[in-house]
Amino acid sequence: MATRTAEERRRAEREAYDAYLASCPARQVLDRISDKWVSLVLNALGDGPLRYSGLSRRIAGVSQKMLTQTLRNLERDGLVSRTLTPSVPVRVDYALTPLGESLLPIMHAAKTWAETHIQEIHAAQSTYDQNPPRP
Amino acid sequence: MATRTAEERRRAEREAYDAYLASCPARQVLDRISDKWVSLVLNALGDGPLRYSGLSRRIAGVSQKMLTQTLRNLERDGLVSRTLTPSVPVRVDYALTPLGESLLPIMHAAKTWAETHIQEIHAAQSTYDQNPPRP
DNA sequence: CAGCATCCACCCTGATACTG
DNA sequence: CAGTATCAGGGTGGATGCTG
Repeated sequence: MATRTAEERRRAEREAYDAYLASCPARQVLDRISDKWVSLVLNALGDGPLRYSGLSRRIAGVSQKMLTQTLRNLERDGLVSRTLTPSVPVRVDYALTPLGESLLPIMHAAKTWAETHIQEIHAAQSTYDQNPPRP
Repeated sequence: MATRTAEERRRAEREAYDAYLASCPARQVLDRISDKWVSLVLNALGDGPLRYSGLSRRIAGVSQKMLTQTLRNLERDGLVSRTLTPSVPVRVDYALTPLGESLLPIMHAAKTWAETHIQEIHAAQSTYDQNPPRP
């Protein structure tokens, strides 16, 4: 039995960690806002409500599938509201909820840090690349 | 020729957007810190320098491949320093650079927001799931 | 101790076609 | 207009085996 101990302990560690990670609020939120389209949609809606087609135009590079998927998730998370107007043709408006708006400052802080320090990062990368630690 | 216009305009839009996204500092930084292991490594090093084995133990669930890869990227970005002591056996210490430390407040802000609002998100999810908009 | 190289399974993404 | 359904490809991460 002892032969499996090491292997199983590893598994146990992994599982425990996975559980820890899965339940970590910071991770959950980071995973969400780091999504390529999520950040773009939140930013777009930060300027005010938009219709589906409006978002599609505003973000341009997004496929319908991804836009819809992103909006569904954001709606599910309570960050975005979806308002359907049963006219002909139908009209759907998306807007940030208060919860969604409360996330904007974080995104903005990240943006600010990025703009402040991105040059240092690029410089570090250049140095690193020109002086490869492993020849 | 006109038949290809729409399709090509789409491509152009996508490419332009890809370029925009790729050059967007906020995106670059978000992509990095949102990495599963990056955030854990930065957090671990936030308490002080650690050796490779120390990190491995501290983070537990990480594979060597991912830990090494993560550390290389962080080193390349100038967020983490790598100090090799040529003893027998070799010893390698990792620590946050000033640049790396300047990132901690952002992570902390995200963490704080997460802890403050995660319940609202969970609540919204429950509501959404129990009342499926699309039957 | 601190890695590197390889292979593989999975998920995410995007393209495409169709609908109320 | 605002989606849904389906399928194929690529990138990501993990397990494994080997080195200075």
